[in-house]
Amino acid sequence: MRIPLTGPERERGELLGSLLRQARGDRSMAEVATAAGISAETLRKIETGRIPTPAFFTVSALAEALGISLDALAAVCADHSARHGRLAG
Amino acid sequence: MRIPLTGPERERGELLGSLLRQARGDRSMAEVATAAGISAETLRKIETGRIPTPAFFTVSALAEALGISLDALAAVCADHSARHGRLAG
DNA sequence: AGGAATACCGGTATTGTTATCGCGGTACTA
DNA sequence: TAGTACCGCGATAACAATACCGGTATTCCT
Repeated sequence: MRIPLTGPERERGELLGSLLRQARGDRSMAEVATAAGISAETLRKIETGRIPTPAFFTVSALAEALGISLDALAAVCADHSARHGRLAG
Repeated sequence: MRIPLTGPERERGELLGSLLRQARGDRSMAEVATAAGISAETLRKIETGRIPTPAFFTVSALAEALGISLDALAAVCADHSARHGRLAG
């Protein structure tokens, strides 16, 4: 009943992951994951794009732990989506 | 392997839904849902809190369609979480 | 050199949840 | 009667988040 994710949607997930990865800098995965209240394995999956559409509150907690803006994050991903044929996302 | 959502987590989802509902104002569910690229049924479930932890890109598309800030949205929900015993979320 | 600790990666497995569609019901309006 | 808008419940494939396993590379200590 649910449409599987398309290629661009998975690419968008990889982009989101790379942005979070970049924001983490030199900090360890375990440190950031603990600060965000999630497991290190989940953080790794998100950063590598293996979780293409993570939950809102998960990304929110990560953004707060990393000190970055959710709007800026979404803007970059929306721009990517716009360049690949989606209206919003 | 996955822990079911707690009471406060579901309350946080209801809060998020009420904020989106408030931002929609007089516009119809169908109109906003179409603008965000999701189905009206999904929007209704999110607004009523029956989807306590929606996907990041779903909320992102809704925030853009409604003209509201994701950071402001997350801040209100994080404040709620803080008042009910969670570190972040 | 040998051993231990940290940090990241890839894959697999599992349970809970999302997002969708469908049906019927209510209220308001023309 | 017809149309619009919202609601509640049921059903289902796809996905999220977690845990566990082994593997690789680096660092540190003996």
